[in-house]
Amino acid sequence: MSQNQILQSLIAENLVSDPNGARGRLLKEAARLFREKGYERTTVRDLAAAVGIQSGSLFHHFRTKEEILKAVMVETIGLNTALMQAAMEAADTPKDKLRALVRAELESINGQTGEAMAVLVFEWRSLSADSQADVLELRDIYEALWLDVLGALRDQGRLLAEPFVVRRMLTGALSWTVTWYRPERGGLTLDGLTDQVMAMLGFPATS
Amino acid sequence: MSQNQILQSLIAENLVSDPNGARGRLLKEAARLFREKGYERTTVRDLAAAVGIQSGSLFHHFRTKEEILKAVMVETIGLNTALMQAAMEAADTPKDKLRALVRAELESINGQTGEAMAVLVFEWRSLSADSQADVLELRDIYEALWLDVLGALRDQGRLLAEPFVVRRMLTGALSWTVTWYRPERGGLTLDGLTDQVMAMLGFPATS
DNA sequence: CAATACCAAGCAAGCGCTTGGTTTGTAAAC
DNA sequence: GTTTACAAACCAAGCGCTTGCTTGGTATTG
Repeated sequence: MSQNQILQSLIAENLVSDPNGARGRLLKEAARLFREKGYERTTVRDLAAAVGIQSGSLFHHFRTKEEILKAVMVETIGLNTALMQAAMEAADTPKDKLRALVRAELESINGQTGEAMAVLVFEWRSLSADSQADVLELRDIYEALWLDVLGALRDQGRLLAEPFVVRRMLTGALSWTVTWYRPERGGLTLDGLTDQVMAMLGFPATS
Repeated sequence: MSQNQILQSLIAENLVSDPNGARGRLLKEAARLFREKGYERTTVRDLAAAVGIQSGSLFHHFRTKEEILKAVMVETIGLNTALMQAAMEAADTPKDKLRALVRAELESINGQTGEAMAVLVFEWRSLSADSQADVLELRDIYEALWLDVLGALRDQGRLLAEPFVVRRMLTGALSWTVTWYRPERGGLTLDGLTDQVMAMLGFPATS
């Protein structure tokens, strides 16, 4: 399944809003603004202006501003869990699976859903405690994917550190790329960056 | 020189405010609040209450709220650059120097200056563009420390990835520990965590 | 002819910051 | 050793503005 096919099926299941619909367009703009200025600095007037409506009209679609932030996060996690699963199924060995996961996460962070991923990382504290708990539950699902693969590599003796520590280090390292990695201005492609991450972990590039 | 001696000499040079003085106490509380609630969610009334003065009185010490954030960052970078330099000078081989840097950064992030370090990472966007440029200049000084050491390891053939990529990955990975690493509740000590990071990079624990 | 989507207007609360005046610490002058 | 001088530190009050959100009404759509 291609990335677009996955997206389509999630839309069909109503797990992700259609980006052409009113709700989907708003969430996309919200992700952009939240990333650019941060949640707190983004006003409901900013959000409304971005989709061309009055600020009060927002509250027809969402009850509170926080609900918008939460929706961005929930949909992003849903989409990415599906993408990770698909990426992993296409690979055979644990090493290849790890590479697939790293590449998929880098793609999520630096690709089309990048804005939403950055929001997920940097605006976490702006969620209420209740919402944090809800979102955390969803995150655990795809963290398990990583731990399985890293555990297998550890059993093979090809990973010297603890899987759960490595996963957390990778979470930080890969998320952080959003602050510096700029594929458009020359140098490192996404595959090149993936190779660098693998090399850092002691897995030389295959090509 | 011990960590405390370094701090004392920086205070003497007026590069860091005395934490017993009014300004130093405010900056310490500011770091705590900024980390806990984020810069935007922290009001000048919160800051004032934390040190037991009226909100208006803050502006006798700082011209704007942003100046407080900037001061936290500038002083933190200054202190940490000194700590890193000291840690590195005590080590001989590139590998030992890398370990010293990793350990020192983990200590900064998770120790006494941890709150300020977290602010440095997560509240970056809340600085004005001008202030960002000022702070960035200071950061470059200690980034150079890392690149030197990583470059030496690369030359030795003990590092497969590019130094500048590894440094950026480590920045993310080590910063991220602030969100999950809790030394107090059992398990991993700071040295243990340092070992894990080194192991992840392909350097088995020495002990 | 509902239901959905929106607008225009504005409210109450909270924000960063200013103001004019008072207290406190310090050190020289008597 | 009390008095005088003065700046630094602080308070009490509140200004002007922005914030998230509400309200009552009007288009639009199936």
